[in-house]
Amino acid sequence: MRSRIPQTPKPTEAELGILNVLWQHGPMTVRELHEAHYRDDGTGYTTSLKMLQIMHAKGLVERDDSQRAHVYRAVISKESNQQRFLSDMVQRVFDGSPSRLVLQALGGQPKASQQELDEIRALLDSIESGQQP
Amino acid sequence: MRSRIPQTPKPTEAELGILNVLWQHGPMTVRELHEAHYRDDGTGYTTSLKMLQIMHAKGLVERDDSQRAHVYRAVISKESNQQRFLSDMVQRVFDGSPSRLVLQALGGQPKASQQELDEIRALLDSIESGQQP
DNA sequence: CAATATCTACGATGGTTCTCGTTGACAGCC
DNA sequence: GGCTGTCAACGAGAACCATCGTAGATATTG
Repeated sequence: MRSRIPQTPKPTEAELGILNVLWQHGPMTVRELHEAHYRDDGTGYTTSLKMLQIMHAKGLVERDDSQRAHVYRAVISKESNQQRFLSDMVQRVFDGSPSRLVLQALGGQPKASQQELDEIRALLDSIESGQQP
Repeated sequence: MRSRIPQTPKPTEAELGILNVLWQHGPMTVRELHEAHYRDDGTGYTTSLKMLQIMHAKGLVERDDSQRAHVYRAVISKESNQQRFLSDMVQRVFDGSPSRLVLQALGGQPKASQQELDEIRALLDSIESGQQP
């Protein structure tokens, strides 16, 4: 009867930028995130704060408010987010066919390196031999 | 000296839905598109029209207005649009690494069929042997 | 020709996203 | 104990997206 696990919403463009920093650095205060991410483009501190508050309201980040400067951390993992974006795009852009996405990605301009090709081949092997859970 | 070819903008969600219909059916009038795409969800005819007008202003579609009912067609190909979305996502979600996207896509839940795996393997071969232009 | 239907054009509206300014709370320091 | 600076909270507003209502032009039909 596992019907409706209310997934976290799909992050918007700006939210994704913030999540990327959180995933790389781990939990951060607003100040830290602002310095790391928004420093150069002239965006104000309160924008960083507001974004994190919005993301908190959406359930995209959790926060520890035991200190004066609250500490935020990403709720979802980078990998699960990648999966989320992938399946969305497969539906909307690739007619629901994951293999078409893969083929198109491999055929694209930034040609893959030999090592990457080997990695992909190895994964194909493990899928084919049923090792993939 | 080919510096700035002012690319067509990235289609929005609704625009993408329309493009998918245009790619499948070929050039259509507003009425035809509306019947094919918006029929069921109760969206009004003028919404279809307005969307196509917006897309025309953006350069996403061309139109033949020699008849009273203008005929619209997609400017970009489905494949180039897929490439566009892929490279955007690689940048924003996969740290600029296409192979990470491929690996994540292959490891995802909707497991690929044997035929698809073979297809992918064949493409890997052709890339490796330098046959890919 | 007159009535009706269909089309394009255009403006208005509501929702979401992103940005910022202002306010009040709270800490550290002299 | 009163400044000074940093913080969270909140609301406002600009930009974009999607939707629709209305108006005016044009074709069709009786």
